[in-house]
Amino acid sequence: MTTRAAQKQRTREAIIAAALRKLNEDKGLSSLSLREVAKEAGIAPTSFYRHFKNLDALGLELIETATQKLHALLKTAKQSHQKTDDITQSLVGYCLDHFKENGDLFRVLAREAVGSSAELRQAIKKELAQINKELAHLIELESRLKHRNITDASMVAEAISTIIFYIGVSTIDLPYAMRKDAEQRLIHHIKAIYNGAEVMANRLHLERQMMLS
Amino acid sequence: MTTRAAQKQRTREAIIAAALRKLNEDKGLSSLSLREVAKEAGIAPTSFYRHFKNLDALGLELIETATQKLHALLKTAKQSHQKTDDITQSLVGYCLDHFKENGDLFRVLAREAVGSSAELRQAIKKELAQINKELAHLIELESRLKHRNITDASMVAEAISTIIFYIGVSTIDLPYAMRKDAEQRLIHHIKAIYNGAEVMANRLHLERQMMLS
DNA sequence: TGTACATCAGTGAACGCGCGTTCACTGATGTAC
DNA sequence: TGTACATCAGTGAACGCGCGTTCACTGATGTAC
Repeated sequence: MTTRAAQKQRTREAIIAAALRKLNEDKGLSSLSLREVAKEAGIAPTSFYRHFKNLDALGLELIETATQKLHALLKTAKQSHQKTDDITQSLVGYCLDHFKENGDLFRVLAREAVGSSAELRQAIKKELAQINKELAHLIELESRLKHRNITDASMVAEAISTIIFYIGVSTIDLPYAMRKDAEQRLIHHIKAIYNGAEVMANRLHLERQMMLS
Repeated sequence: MTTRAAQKQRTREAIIAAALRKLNEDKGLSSLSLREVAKEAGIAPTSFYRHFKNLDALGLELIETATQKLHALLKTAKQSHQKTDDITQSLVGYCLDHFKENGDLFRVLAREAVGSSAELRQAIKKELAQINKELAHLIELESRLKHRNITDASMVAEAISTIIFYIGVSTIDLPYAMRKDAEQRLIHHIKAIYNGAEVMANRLHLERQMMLS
């Protein structure tokens, strides 16, 4: 037996899956058509309206799903952050695998982050700022744990997340060997950013001491 | 007297300007229509074909113009790289001003870098790789000049250009105060990356020495 | 359990609209003599 | 300089097509008694 609600949910998911498929085979959200999505989902164009007000609403839902995945990713990273020596390496590897696995979703996210809808751009910017805050917190914890002094965790977080996000997304469709190569480069970048922030913090500390003496 | 060639050139430029205007008021390249551009340029839709094979061709031309601006920017940076103590600060400021000034162009570039056309994405990736190479060369020169040892100039270049590009483009529509704030953060990021690469290089050097002894 | 009614996801026809592209054309500019 | 012809940027009509959205509908599922 299928309840009406369950069937509705199934159709809704079919629409979302159809949209993701279409978005990744060639189109951006702004050039996707309602009829295209409906056809791909196997429903009549008019049925779309039983589930979403319009395509923008679907777009917002996709973005929300994508950012929820990012939050989940960070949460997992936070939980496992003491288990390994090299947190950077495991985090980057984990991120890239996650990007690859949810490639359709993250490609949409990256695309619409600079895309044509101001509303979506705004929404994504806000979500990414939140992610940044969480990452900053994680970095702060980590730096205390390792007794390493850095200038400003939120700055380090901004630099790291920008680099992971854009380089990471660009690796989604690369063959395995090239992805692994990009992974190594990302690890280097992140360590450089972190080390750099540490050097600058110590230098600042030194300057303060000199001024005091 | 206006020659036929001159008039043609003028119309061509009107089309490009019209497309840029349209692209920045709301749309992405993939959702822009030939008729829209023609109307904005003040010509008949059919006249468009006298200048471009199709909209994709126009898109490629826009991308080329944008990347040429980037090359010019780097060239200027290279020429002036000895004149000032703090090259990072002047480079970042210069970049952001340039982004702002050619905002329409760079927004298109950033948008299409992750956009829906695989052909455009490919073209942009290739151009940005070239920019990276030039930047790496500049960084190499600079590091020798300052007698600073870094791990790998091309790595540093990748990290720096990624951060400048994406954060920079996102500042285009911000009010002055926030742009200046982003500028300071960018400068910090870049210095961190550079310092980090230096630390890592020295550490590597140290390890090698220890192995030799 | 059976009956009568309500709900509502999904539908197909129809609408007016903007799209890309073709075509034969116009008339100003360019060229050969 | 004048004439006859060639070139070609720009045009308006026309085409078939896919678009978003409306509407009244159907019929299975849900609910009240």
